[in-house]
Amino acid sequence: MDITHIINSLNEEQREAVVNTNENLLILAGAGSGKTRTIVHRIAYIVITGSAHWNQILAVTFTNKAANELKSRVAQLLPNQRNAGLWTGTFHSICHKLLRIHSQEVGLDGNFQVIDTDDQLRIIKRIHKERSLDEQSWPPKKILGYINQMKERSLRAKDCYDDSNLFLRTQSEIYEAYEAHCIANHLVDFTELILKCTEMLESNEAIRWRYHTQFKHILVDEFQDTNRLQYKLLKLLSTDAQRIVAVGDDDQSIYSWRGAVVDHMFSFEKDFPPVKTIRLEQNYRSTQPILTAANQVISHNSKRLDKTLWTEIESDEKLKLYAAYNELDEAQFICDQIKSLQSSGLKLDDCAILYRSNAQSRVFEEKLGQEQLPYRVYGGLRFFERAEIKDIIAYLRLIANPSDNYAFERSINQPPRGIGKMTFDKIRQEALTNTTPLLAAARTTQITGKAQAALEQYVSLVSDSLADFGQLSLLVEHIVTSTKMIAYLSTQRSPQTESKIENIKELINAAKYYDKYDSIQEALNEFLSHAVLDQTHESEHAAQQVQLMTLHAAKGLEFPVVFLVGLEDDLFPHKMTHADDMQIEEERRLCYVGMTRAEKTLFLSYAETRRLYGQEMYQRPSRFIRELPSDLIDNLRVAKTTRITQQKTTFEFKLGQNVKHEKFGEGVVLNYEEDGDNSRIQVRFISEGTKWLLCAYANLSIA
DNA sequence: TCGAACGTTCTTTTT
DNA sequence: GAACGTTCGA
Repeated sequence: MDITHIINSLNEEQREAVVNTNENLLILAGAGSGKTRTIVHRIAYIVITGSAHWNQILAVTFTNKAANELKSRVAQLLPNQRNAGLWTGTFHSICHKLLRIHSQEVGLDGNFQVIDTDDQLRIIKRIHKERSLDEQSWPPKKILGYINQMKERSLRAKDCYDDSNLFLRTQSEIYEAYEAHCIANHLVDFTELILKCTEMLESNEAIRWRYHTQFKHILVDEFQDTNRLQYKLLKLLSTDAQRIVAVGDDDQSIYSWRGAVVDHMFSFEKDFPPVKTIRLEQNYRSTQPILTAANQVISHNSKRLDKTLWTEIESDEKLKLYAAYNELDEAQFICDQIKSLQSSGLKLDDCAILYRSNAQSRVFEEKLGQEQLPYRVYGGLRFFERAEIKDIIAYLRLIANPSDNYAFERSINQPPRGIGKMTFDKIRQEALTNTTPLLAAARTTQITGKAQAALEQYVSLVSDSLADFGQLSLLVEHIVTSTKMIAYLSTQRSPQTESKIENIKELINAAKYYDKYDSIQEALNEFLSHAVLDQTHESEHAAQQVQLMTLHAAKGLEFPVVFLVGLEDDLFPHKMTHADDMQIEEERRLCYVGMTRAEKTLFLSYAETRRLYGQEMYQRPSRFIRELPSDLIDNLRVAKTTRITQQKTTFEFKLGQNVKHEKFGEGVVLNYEEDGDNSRIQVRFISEGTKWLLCAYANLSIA
């Protein structure tokens, strides 16, 4: 047995993390310290030394994409092994797998379907309608947040009933109704997948024992982003006989808004003894200046585990900071830089543009398009979240699970086939009196006139026997043709029509990957859960494309050249986070994540003015810019200052400058008009509103 | 029953 | 500015 190729290329700490199977390990892995590599090598080491078989290893990753990468890298390392048995995936997909296996034991319908946040909201809005609750007083999104939070704390509706006031009582009653809806429609939301699994393992000793004996090794990546329910699941799955490895970096914890609890990195030692802590502090990715700057920024955070990243990669290339006039100038600047880098031999896919929020991608997409630079946007409205795709998915969901009233509601008149509110209300009444699902009610409801034929056709379409098709892609194609979906879209003369049709063709294509299943029922269920759980839908991507994504989506990736854009207060850090120090620290970690994606070159940019919510806004540079070490920064353009002569003094300002006026108090400079002695300056005062002032008499001073 | 036109509200990140 | 919901006329 030759293990040299598995351990030779590792540094001392990495090697210990790979070969130590005597203790549980907490690996504090800094950015670019070879974290994934260590996990991959450890799995290979476990298998090749005979410590466990593939199916006795459980490796939890943060995204499904990471899981796929893990698998293929292990395969590269051990080319002659079949690693199909390896359990990898997100907490959600692993729990989904467990629930499919044990659906009977947990009382779930075998064809239960997974729903996303959007579907959850629909259910809550439906409940609002049933109870005539207005969405102002009980905002669906808030209620949804409450329900998810309760579930993450393992609290069922019955544990939450609270009638201390009207709001709390209504909220807990909606939770109860929501639970009932999910059960009746055989629907399972994201958190429910995990909650159900923890309940199953808690209450069913036989199942618990089965997995305790099966899994000899558990590895958890991105451990800093586990929430309390996921942590509980880990505790339930683990025993003294196993080895569990948690890998994480507290400085890269950027999901607390989703319930992630960094403190799990502190409690791990207590809950999973005996624990050996290993620090991976050598960074193999970034140059010294980039790393020093990133370290400097993150050092402004108060609550950190002690860890110092270092690198051997010397460079005299400083970080570059660009102050753009506005968001268009920012995009133009980046295009120019990319072009010049390209002409010196850089590949487009080595460049990444990273931004705080998805909406920011638009300007870059437009500019890159104009400049004929190919690009690819990751995330955003993801493939399976697009309306036209969800419409077809609704048909599929209803076929898989005839109890799904939400799928029925979405598909019955999409595309419009003459079944309106009247008909739908009749069906719902019928369903209510007979306590059957809507689809069953649609078969028995008496309908007359035009709607009758349309309804019959619809019902027969979604009642078609699955077996008739044999292959999933044929079924999808059948739905598309018999609903005349494409013809309908073509009549809509919206600019997105073409891409919608493309998407539908792509969906049929995606279904083809499931044609190999023996049973179409199984293929359908797998396809549908893939559509919800695994948003990494890789449409074939040409290599040479600039990469665009949010900072969150960039976690775990690296690029030779990174553009970190929109570094403006209110945008990044986002204005929703300003009031709360903890949240500002999370924004700072996000900034740290962004900076440490860069290998060689890091551009930072901000715009002095920006169109936001349809309005021109004057922006202040982000506080993170002030936290950078100035000796490592090249200023490519300093904000343009203008000098005006007032009665007594000369006054120098830039747009967005905070100023003070003797009478009107403090304000901010919005605009300036050059016109000799009549030059004017526009200022928005805090208490007096916006005013134009003659420069000569303005008598402003810097606030 | 349908779609155009209007008004309203909300704008963070994702499994 | 966009996405959503509502209203109104055909």
